[in-house]
Amino acid sequence: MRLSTKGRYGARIMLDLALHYGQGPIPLKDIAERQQISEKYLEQIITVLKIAGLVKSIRGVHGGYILAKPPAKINLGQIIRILEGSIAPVECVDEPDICPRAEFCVTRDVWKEIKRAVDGILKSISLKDLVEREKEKNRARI
Amino acid sequence: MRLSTKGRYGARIMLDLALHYGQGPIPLKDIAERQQISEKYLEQIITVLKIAGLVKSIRGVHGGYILAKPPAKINLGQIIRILEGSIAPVECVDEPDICPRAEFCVTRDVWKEIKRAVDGILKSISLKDLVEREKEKNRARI
DNA sequence: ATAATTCCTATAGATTTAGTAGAGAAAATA
DNA sequence: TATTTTCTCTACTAAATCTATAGGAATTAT
Repeated sequence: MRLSTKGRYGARIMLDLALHYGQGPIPLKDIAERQQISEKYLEQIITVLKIAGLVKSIRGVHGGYILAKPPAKINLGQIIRILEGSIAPVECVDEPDICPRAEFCVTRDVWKEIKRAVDGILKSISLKDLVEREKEKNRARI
Repeated sequence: MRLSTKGRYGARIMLDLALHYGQGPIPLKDIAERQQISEKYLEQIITVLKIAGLVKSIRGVHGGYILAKPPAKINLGQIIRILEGSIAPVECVDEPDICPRAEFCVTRDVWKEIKRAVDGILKSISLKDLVEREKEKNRARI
């Protein structure tokens, strides 16, 4: 039931961009330094987010990345789904056809409940919420 | 965020044993056939459950496995934790020391929320509950 | 021109997953 | 006691996934 580094880092990248929203493009180098993640690896992750339309890029000097929408319009569910694929704990939840017992399977019902719960939490938390939490929690450090 | 086959199969094995609770030892061969899982692989999984004290084994002819406790006293949380390790979506939830930012990290707070939710669901569902669901759902097939 | 950036493609070691294989040990039963 | 049925234990392995690293091409501001 682990999230890979893509999902984890992705969430942190997006929060970082949200914290600097309105300050123009943020170069990957800065994010990498603040988040202590290899720039090259970040690049791969943010490319996926870009293709999905959650961030925009500006090339060249003074370039970087910005959120494609205001922080309130992006939630964690979108980010995680893009980077990790479905959040269902087992494949048959989304694709019942892969298993002949899907229709009758009570364990599958449990996995569905879990998916619904996780989905609900992730959808309910926007980047704006995270920014507010961050400011509240770490007032002294910012 | 996927469960491995160990957790999935483990849940099905335990449900199978719960459905036959009170009928004496159930040989692995039978479970393997009903659940369509390789007997040899099942063996590895059930061994872990045995070491953890959730099932007992009886050797020899008419041997097999039985639940070590009544179905009402075993919940899915125990089964999954034994087979998959912690259900936390990221390691830092359980072991904050591995990450220097753990204390201030708002994304970690989200992962904690998710863990709590999943944990709650799994703990709340006992094998007895699953047996009842199975009987209700598949009355015609049993 | 130069420097700072993103963009694109390829590679690769480590770990995990999902099994397979085979011989050994215990118990029931004929 | 010989046989059969079952669990027990140890080892192996192919494939996939994870977690990056590397290098150069393209773009833009100054």
